[in-house]
Amino acid sequence: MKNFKDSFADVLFEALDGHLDKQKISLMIEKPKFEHMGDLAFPCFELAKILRKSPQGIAADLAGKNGSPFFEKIEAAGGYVNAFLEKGIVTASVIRQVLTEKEAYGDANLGNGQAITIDLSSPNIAKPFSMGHLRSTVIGNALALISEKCGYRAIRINHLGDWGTQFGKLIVAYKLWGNEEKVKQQPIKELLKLYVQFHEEAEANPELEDMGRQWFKKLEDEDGGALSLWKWFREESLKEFSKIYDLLGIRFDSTNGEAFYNDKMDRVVELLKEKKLLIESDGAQVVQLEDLPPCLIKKKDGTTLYATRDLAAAIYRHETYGSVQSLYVVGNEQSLHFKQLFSVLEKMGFTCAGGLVHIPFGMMLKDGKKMSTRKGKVVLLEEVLHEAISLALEDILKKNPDLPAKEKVARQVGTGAVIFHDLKNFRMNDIEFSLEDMLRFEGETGPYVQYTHARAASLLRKGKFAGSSGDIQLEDPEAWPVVTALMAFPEAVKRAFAEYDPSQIAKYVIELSRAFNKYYASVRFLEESSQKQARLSLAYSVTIVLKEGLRLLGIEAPKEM
RNA sequence: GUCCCAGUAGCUCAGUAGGAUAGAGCAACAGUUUCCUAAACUGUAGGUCGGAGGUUCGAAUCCUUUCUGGGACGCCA
Repeated sequence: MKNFKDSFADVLFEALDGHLDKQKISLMIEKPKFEHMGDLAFPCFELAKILRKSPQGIAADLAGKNGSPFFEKIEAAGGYVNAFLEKGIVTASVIRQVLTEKEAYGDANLGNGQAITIDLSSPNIAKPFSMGHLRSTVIGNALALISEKCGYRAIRINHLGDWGTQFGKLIVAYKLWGNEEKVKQQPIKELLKLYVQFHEEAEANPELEDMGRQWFKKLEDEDGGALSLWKWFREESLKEFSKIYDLLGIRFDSTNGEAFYNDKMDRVVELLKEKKLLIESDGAQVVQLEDLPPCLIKKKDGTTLYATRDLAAAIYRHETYGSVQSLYVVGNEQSLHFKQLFSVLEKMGFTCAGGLVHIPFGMMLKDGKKMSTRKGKVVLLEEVLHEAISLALEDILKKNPDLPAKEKVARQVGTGAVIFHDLKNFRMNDIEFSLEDMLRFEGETGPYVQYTHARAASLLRKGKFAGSSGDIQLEDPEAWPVVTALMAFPEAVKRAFAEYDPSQIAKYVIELSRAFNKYYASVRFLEESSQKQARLSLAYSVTIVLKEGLRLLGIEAPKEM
């Protein structure tokens, strides 16, 4: 759409005789609300003041000045100038471009190969992988893929929650009530049970909390017994997590969790002292901040906190990867923490502080409330995924029993539904957990887009589409919305990156699917006609862009389903 | 108490560098398959854009205020 928009801006610029610069004109051009109003529109209300003429009059004047071959007509309507693209030329040009560039269509070289680190997923070990972590995982993965599409080198970091007082508490619970055999059989389940029990008992016996803190102190001091238990918990947890990452098709460049920074925090503390930022407050070490509550660096027992480890991690990442941006895909409820963290880094004179971005997202709620691990109120992601996959398999057996590789496709469709459900809406919205919604395969869903892709792919197979050769002359009026949708892809990619918003891509693929399905219902692709090859070229373009769009969301596009 | 986020159709949400008649999906109702995958398509019905002020030629979109829901606020992460 971009180059045609520029052409329209050129036409208007000429006609306006320097009253507005081209950039401003380009910014003002919008997409009309209805198809009968054309493809591009320019509102003249603002000009009315400058030119001291009625908007209607200005529009009428401008409409007469069409000198571009890309426009069929340019007409005045109310205070608007509406431009209609020359459908034949534009259609051929768009299809040609998609078929030439293939999956590179929509690439934007904004990053020049520079690195962006992305902190995503980051589940806590010894706890189940909950629906809440799903959000960070799929949003972060999509942002990584979108960054790469925009020319950056994405570094996916799974900043495991494997350190902190909670593990002292867990060790206490294990020593008091744990059973080695049981933990070996069902590690996460047993450890969670112990963790929940700890918090229940601690309500009556607050001294348990102190014991927990003491054991964490031992961990930080690398006490052998504490450390070996911790290692065991960590290993078992990672095994569980990797099942989920395999299902989702996600890989990380680093799984260095918080513990990794245990020996890198002294340096940070020294640096803070050097800069005279560290002060004592009620026995703890803190950094005072303007307009924000102080940031706690060390507790009175000398152990570190989340913030301390994040400071060390931010510096380490910048030094190790030379990243120009550092994204933290972490829930909205931690906004204050990141404001404090970035503020402390800035005070330290950390050079990359400007490139640090917290990417918050809304919570997964249960009965309108936050899910709490401490109370054992969690929904397990693995169970949801398996549910989705078996439901997809059921559908396949019903609708396409001859399909080869049923299990594989069921996995693609089931996980596609779950991922898409998470990504299709603006990230900041809280989501009330609903298995029913998550497992829906109709309407604005992942499977709907996958289905559209499979349908188009099937046409290419059955129509023996051999690739496009010669001129593309597509005359079906119903094809036009598909063509304009194809044109809009590069803009959707850029916007998704600029706003760190994968839902832009999700909305885009829905839009393209809808346009194609309407076209599909109105035309017989496989009927022999002069239009057949042109129609199949369009179907091919649609498969390319849908597949690429889904890929950016971390969703696969099977050829059949 | 302070701060952050969100309030748009019965439900879930688009639309928010102000622009033409506020759009989808689900649910409801009525249709479409001798024919390319009906996981689709077509139609009907459904709205004081939480409320009140203000800025503007023009506000769901910007400003102020208020209500509702969620969350965060020193030794958890």
